Amino acid sequence: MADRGTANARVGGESLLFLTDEQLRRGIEAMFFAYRGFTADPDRILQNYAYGRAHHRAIHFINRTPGTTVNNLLDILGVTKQSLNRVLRALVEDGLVESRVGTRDKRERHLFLTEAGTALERELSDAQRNRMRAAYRAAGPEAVAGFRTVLEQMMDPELRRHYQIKMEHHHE
Amino acid sequence: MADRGTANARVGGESLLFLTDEQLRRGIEAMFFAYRGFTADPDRILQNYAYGRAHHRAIHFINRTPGTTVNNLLDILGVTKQSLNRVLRALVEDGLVESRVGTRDKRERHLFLTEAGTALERELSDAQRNRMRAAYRAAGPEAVAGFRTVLEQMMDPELRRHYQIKMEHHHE
DNA sequence: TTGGAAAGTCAACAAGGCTGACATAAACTG
DNA sequence: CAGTTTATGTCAGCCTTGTTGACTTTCCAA
Repeated sequence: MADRGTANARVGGESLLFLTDEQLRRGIEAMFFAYRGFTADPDRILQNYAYGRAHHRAIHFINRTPGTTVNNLLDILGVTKQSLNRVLRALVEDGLVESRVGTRDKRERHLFLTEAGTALERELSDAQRNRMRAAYRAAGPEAVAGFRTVLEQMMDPELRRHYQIKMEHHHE
Repeated sequence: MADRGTANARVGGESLLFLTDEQLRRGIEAMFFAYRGFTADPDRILQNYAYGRAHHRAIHFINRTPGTTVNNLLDILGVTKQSLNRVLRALVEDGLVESRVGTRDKRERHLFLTEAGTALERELSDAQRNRMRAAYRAAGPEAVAGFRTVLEQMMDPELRRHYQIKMEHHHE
């Protein structure tokens, strides 16, 4: 039978993966082109606000974990504090993010989206989710499970813990 | 039954996907963190050569399609010719890429990796393939098929054609 | 022979990374 | 309490990699 993208043969009921360089190269390019698509819609929106991907990332993770500290955000994003600070300063000045002094530890700043910040987050994530939803629908549930499994394996183990936050809060 | 990351229930044999915002958000973050892992190894290597990701991308696609023209590369990479030219100039000056005037159309430049260029390409793609291979192995063949399917759906249709080059050159 | 495509170049600029140095306030520690 | 560490912010300067705009050279094709 024809190879439909993944070299995958069953020999005596056992599934084998032929991980040829060509197969792996195609996976690499899939990541490259898909990531372009993944960021394309938000990038277009951000241009209207004179923001970039760095702002999007900050907004995303502040929205996901309201009240997160600067240090926590630094850890997730993996950039220097100078770089993040430039972004946060703009967002605070523009009234999209609020920075509150910590109550327990007054050195810390806890970050929250304002109403305007939440609105932009909505606009950005709606666009990104629409593409993701369309891809999921077209690919089907089993493909989605595989997609997530492979991506999780591709992460640095150290970064994986950020991803695994809130893994267990579903009905059963 | 427990939700194992993908909301996926079978109702009368029909598989339904519950594409909640939370599910989609997890997919989005999976892409974000996985792409970081995906580029981490090459990025480390490139530092030793004072090159960046832009050089890596050029090297990758010249290696994939030896003799490709500058225009074709521009189309694939989606950057301006000024931006690409800066990268190509460095690679040519450093003896990693050879630029040959076209025979049929002498305005065109056909790009090839030199021996040194091939060596660096090897080093970079070995690192990237190793990570991809490990992820594939850990996830299993069915996950890999799903991974590729979803990524393909996530690409801009216009970019998908670059990915689909050489889709059909396997034994059957 | 002339228009336009392909390629290259120069200049200027911006986003978003980086390092290094330094400041401040708060918390912790001996 | 004194000294140290931690969390944050800030200034200055650098690099890569993207951008736009203007211009030239080469050369194919109508």
